[in-house]
Amino acid sequence: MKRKANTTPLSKEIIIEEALNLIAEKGVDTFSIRDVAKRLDTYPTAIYWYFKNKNTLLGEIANKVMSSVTPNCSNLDWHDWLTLLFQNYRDAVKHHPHIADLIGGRLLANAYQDPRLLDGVITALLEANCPPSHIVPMYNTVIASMCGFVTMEFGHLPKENAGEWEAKLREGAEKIESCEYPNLVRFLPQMMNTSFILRWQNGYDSPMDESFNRYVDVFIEGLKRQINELNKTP
Amino acid sequence: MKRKANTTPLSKEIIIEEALNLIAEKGVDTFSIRDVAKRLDTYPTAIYWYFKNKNTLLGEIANKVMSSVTPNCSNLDWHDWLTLLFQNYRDAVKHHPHIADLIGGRLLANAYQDPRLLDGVITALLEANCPPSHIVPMYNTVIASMCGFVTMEFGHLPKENAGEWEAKLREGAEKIESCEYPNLVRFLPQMMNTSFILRWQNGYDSPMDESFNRYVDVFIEGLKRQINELNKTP
DNA sequence: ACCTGAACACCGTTCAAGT
DNA sequence: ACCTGAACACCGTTCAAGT
Repeated sequence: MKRKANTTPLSKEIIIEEALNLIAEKGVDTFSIRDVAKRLDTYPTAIYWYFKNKNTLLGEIANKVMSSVTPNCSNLDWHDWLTLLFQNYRDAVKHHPHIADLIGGRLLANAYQDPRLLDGVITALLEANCPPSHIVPMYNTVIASMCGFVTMEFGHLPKENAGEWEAKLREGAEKIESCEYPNLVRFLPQMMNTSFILRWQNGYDSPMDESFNRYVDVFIEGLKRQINELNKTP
Repeated sequence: MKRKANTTPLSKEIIIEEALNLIAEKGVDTFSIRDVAKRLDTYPTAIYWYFKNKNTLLGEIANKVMSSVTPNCSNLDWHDWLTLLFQNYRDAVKHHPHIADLIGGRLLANAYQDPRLLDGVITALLEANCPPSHIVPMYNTVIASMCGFVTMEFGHLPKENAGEWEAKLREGAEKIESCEYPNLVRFLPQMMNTSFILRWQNGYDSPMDESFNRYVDVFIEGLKRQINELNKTP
């Protein structure tokens, strides 16, 4: 991974690649320009010749990760295309550890470089028979849904000793009175480490495949139904 | 807002309140323990008597914001309860500028203090006739959907001069060829600043009410349908 | 054009010391 | 118990200078 001194010149691509490595190793919180420079055997300030500041570097990293997301097969049904889009997005985040925090918040600002995503979503909605007057809110619904689950599944969990966090959650679970919250107590055992708010591992260590599939189904079904409704009452 | 020196003692509550003020003013990126100490006329290290580090402070801030989210009226239909939950969540984020980045990623780790949210969601799902064997994935679907749209709507946009960003987006929009992306070009005008990826203002400056309502409808409809399906094929 | 090198104004956090 | 104060090991970023 390490650039041989005085052989390869720097480039945006090399910097981004090394930045992704560092984020994967240590997380986005502790990621620093100085570290990426160190790894590339150069000076922190050299990075500034390629990126005007840390934020734009992070933005281009997000773009890089997003580059594989939009499906380019056009022989798909609209709902298969959307399902594949959602899965591609999840895979992209999954294959770049600790990247989730960045994407959910910054995609909206930086993925514009690729019109294929926007055009693909709109085309899918039109094929689904969405009335043109409702394309914009529906488009927003799709983008938000694409990011929502994945941002949480792979999002930041406290990285202090995982065992400590597990203990804290289990202890909290014990304290819940079954007379006060009978429904919660009934499902608590099977929710431990499999449900949001009750997990001590995130999606990288303990994937939520079944939940994600359910989520996608709910979304696609809701989209169909809602478009049906919209066509009934113009 | 400023604590009078040597009159009020410090407390968790006071620190959290001032931290929320600072985040609202300057954003979560530049929020620092040293700044909140300065505002409270005390030393940075005094904060560490109340919070073991910056991350736990941020966690408790997130908890504070979440404290108003779970509806406590129990005379609601399950879908009205869920709709209200979604709206409460959006309102909470909306009323605490720049807090969105924090919540989406950290709620999952810190909201556990309040079993009412978990119990409420499970109870709503049971009332909706969700089969017990599918409660966990459905619960995850609900939580992810609650956070998804709002995290993006109020999420971080580049804070460099907004005008500059607008210009950049408009320029990019001009370049899109209508022969290559006819559907996108058709809707582009109405999408500018109203759609994810094509906005230069976030939800605080330009709310996405219509899209959010559509999103909630899609989700609730999808939930109904999916539960129907699950009950057909056990 | 591309990188070096020093410098500035910040950080979070630890630790010892005060009251 | 609660706060002061100094110190440490970091940051991002600017600017002038080198090649």
